[in-house]
Amino acid sequence: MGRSTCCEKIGLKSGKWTVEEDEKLVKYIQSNGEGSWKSLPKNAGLLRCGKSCRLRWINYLRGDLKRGHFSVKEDEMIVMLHKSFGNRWSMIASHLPGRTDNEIKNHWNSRLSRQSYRFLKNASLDVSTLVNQKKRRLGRVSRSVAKKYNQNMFSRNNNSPSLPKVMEKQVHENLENCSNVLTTYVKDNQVHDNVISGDLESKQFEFEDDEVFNIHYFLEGEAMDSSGVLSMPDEYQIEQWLREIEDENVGKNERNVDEREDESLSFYLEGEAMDSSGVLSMPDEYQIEQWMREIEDENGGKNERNVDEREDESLSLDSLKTMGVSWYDETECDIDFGFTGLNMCDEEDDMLHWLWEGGNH
DNA sequence: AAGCTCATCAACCGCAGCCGT
DNA sequence: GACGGCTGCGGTTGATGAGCT
Repeated sequence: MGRSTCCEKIGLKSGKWTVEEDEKLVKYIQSNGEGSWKSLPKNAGLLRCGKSCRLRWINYLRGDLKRGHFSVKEDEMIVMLHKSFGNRWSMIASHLPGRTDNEIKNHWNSRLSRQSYRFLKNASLDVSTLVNQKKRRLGRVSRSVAKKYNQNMFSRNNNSPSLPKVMEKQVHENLENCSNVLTTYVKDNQVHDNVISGDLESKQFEFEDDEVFNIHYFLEGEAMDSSGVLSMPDEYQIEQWLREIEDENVGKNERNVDEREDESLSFYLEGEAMDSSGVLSMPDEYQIEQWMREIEDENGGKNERNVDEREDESLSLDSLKTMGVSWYDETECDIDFGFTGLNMCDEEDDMLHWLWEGGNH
């Protein structure tokens, strides 16, 4: 690895483990047990830090590890658990005997997330067909390609420095508007699942599938990770939630209000968008400001940050654009971010077209 | 065959939470 | 309650090998 690690600085080894080191670690833990990681390396005669030893043991040397390919059943389980728990890998790993959080995380990032992404894209664009024409691999846009794309987008932004300011105003107005409407709405309705569903119905809020996804993106606020991978909205949980409401309607649901509220709303809102008093928190408003500042810096040629940082921020802005909630009837609900023409699919299509054109502008 | 791109995996880092003092 | 040490977690990175042009 290129940079010097904290271990190297204090004279400890880092990087790949040798067979000898593995043997020492296994031997020590077999006779002394796990734990006391801080003192373990010294006692075991290893020039490693405790953290490194712990990681090596848990992710590689432990005896009860399965290793090898994930079965279809395991994949299904991971997808399902990820929909419920999000990126809580240790939680997910605890449901999969013999698999580590690190292994599952890698597996998710390299394979499963892009399958989920393709599922989402199917609604509007057959990505596999488009990509197959030129690219040899399907799905996720790689880090390096995303990086190039974003560099390109930034250079385009340099040519139109007035755009961010226009967007800033629009974003703030619409975020504020939306926040007010949702907060009032949730308060007025005591955050009760069947009330919300009934009320949505009475106000003629009719969602099409992709609009449910868009709304979810808005509530989630984190539609894309730093490597440009779209996180999958909680379709399973939405279905679950709808089933619960059906139960309620036919009087079969015996559970108390708190329980139902917790399950349906916290899942639906992804657990993070609402605090304990039932007030919706606005996603990523800080991020918008930050991004606007950076764009300005960039335009003034003052930006010294590295490509990765800019990549993260611009991708995070892309997720913001996704928040352009496309309500079925804007006049009915008064929520319009002003980005109704821009959603995640548009952004991704844009990237794919850019690739298709050879990645140059 | 060479060079490039990408996927995968192991390992590292920073941070938050827990616990003892 | 404040503080410090330890542990565990999630995000990120670099090495490597496979596949493609």
